[in-house]
Amino acid sequence: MEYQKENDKKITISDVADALGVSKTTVSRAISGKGRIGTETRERVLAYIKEHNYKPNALAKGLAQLKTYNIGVMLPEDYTLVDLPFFQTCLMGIGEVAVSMDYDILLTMGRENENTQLMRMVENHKVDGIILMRTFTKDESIEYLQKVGIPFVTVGSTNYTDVVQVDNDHKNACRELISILLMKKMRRIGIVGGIESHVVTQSRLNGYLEAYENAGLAIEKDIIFVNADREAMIERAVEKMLEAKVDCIACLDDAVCMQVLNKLRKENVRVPEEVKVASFYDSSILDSHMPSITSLSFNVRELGMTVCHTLLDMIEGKQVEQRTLLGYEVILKESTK
Amino acid sequence: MEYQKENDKKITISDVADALGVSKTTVSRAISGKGRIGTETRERVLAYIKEHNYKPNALAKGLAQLKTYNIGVMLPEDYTLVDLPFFQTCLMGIGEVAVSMDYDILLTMGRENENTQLMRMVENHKVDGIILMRTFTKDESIEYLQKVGIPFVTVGSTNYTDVVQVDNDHKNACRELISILLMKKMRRIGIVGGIESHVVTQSRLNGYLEAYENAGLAIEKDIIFVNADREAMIERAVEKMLEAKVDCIACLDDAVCMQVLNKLRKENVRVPEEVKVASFYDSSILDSHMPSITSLSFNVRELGMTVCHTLLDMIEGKQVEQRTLLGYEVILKESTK
DNA sequence: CTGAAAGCGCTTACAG
DNA sequence: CTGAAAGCGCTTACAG
Repeated sequence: MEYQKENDKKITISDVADALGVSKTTVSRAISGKGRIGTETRERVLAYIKEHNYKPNALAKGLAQLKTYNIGVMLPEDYTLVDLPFFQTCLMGIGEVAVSMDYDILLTMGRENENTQLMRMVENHKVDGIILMRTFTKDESIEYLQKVGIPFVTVGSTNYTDVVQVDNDHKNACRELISILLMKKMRRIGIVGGIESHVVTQSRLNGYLEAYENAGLAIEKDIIFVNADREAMIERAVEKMLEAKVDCIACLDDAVCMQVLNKLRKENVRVPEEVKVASFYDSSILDSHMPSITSLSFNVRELGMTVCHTLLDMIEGKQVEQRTLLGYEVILKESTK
Repeated sequence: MEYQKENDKKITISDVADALGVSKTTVSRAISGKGRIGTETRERVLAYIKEHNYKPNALAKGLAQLKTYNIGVMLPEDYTLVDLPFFQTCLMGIGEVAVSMDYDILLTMGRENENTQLMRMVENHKVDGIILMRTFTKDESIEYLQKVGIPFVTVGSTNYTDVVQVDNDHKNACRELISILLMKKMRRIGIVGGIESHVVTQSRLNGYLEAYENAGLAIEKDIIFVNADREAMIERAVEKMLEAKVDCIACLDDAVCMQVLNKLRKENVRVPEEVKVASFYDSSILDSHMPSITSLSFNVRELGMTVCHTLLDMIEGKQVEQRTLLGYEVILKESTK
């Protein structure tokens, strides 16, 4: 099959100017709203372009202003099923505000510290700024972007200095959840999951520690199992916590939580009668679980929107907060009753 | 925090030309490989731009050629957890070939038949072509794109005429799987799942029917349960199939299969001892199931790559197949032993 | 309030 | 084989 291009020659700013007997300058000003222009003239132009459905060529506009009106989004390629919905939802938030400001999203993918595509996008001048959907303790994307000096924002926290970042307030969320559990007379709350080198794990642990400190209770190190990410390790951790007779098992994320719940079922330990369970993150994979699981809830779409707003502000030279922390909700359900 | 732009003035084609004492034309020709140019001259230019890391401004290049070097990808916004990995993997395939041809992906999202974003992207001249990741029986995106006459390709089949499409060969895949099961002496194979109005459902059913026809066996309509997409409906279907004592339950996709397996477990029906199970689609959600599930396997990354190749060929005015069907694998596992 | 002209960084007939 | 010049479709000082 041969592709046939339709023959409606694209209408340009010159066409509009000619048709109206004004200059291109005037048309341009009517559209952009910049520069002085008579009200009547502007309205004539606006009416005409609306009627004839004229749309400026973004490329030409970009070239004249040395801007692309694109923002690059760097998406992880080595995803796991669990955090895919997070990225998708966040992306929707980003897209929503991008479009509202007449920007588009240029998508690029890459594995951990593999940023050839990112470099290509930047070097070809295809974007005005970048959003990193994920960061690492040692992060070559961040280092590269800092070096070339292009505006960028990270989703999630990072320890690199001078990086603009937007994150959920994991520390305070965890502190509050644990505090509530402590108030409900649970005294011995075990912790399992998370990679120690992830910034978010540190935040969550800090929240846990603070809650104990505020309550004037001592920490028991032997019921804290960080770096348990494989199934076997999680099962071992659960066994030890059961031996130690913890009141509650708090899971660093919901993938871990799922495995904890499976293990408990295997062992015929009833939730919440024999042990309570809570998760520091909620997602659809826990949605339909019986009993329902107490967890922290974050507005991921809002996170995406905030990230994008921040980036666009930077691109337009406005001042932005170096670090923005978003809210959270503690959702109490059956599993801690 | 105030953003500081680094002061390394971008190097342009004029800078290169001046530095080498040649014309911009020559530099352009050295890079593009178009037009006559002396070997020695070309190599001098190439060496210089490599050393100074010069990269042409894609915007300017695009404007001069009236091209954007972007392709638009329309991603569903109303996703389900199950098909998210499909889109992600397909996107990776698309991205891989796009980058290799120096194109970028402009991402746009939309719900069923909501294509304001798509229109915006096209009207702003931000893309050279479009990939639709999903199609509908009545598809306004397709109708719009046909009207404006921009090159586009759909992932999956459609009944619209003159639409370039790439799909997995669902019909023959299903035919082969069912034929194999029939050869294994299963005679009564029940069917459950799928939305009748989806093109893919029709293809799968046709494969099933053909297999029976080839085997010279009669179809039993009362063990075919299409349009069972809610949990309750699937459970009812399973109950009826068990009553009818089918040899095997074939699931139209793996989300349905998951629910069928749950139901069977609830009813204490053992797989494969009491009833066999197979799925017409594989994905990670079935991966860890015990027993392992017989299913059809498709190379989704290859699908994405093919789609993108096809679109780029169209953009460059080459002839392309109107319909491309990709291969499949039948993966026999425990559940049909 | 409006316009002529230069410019953004490339490509590409055309001429030599 | 190489280059001067026009052009892609916009924006924006500058002048009036």
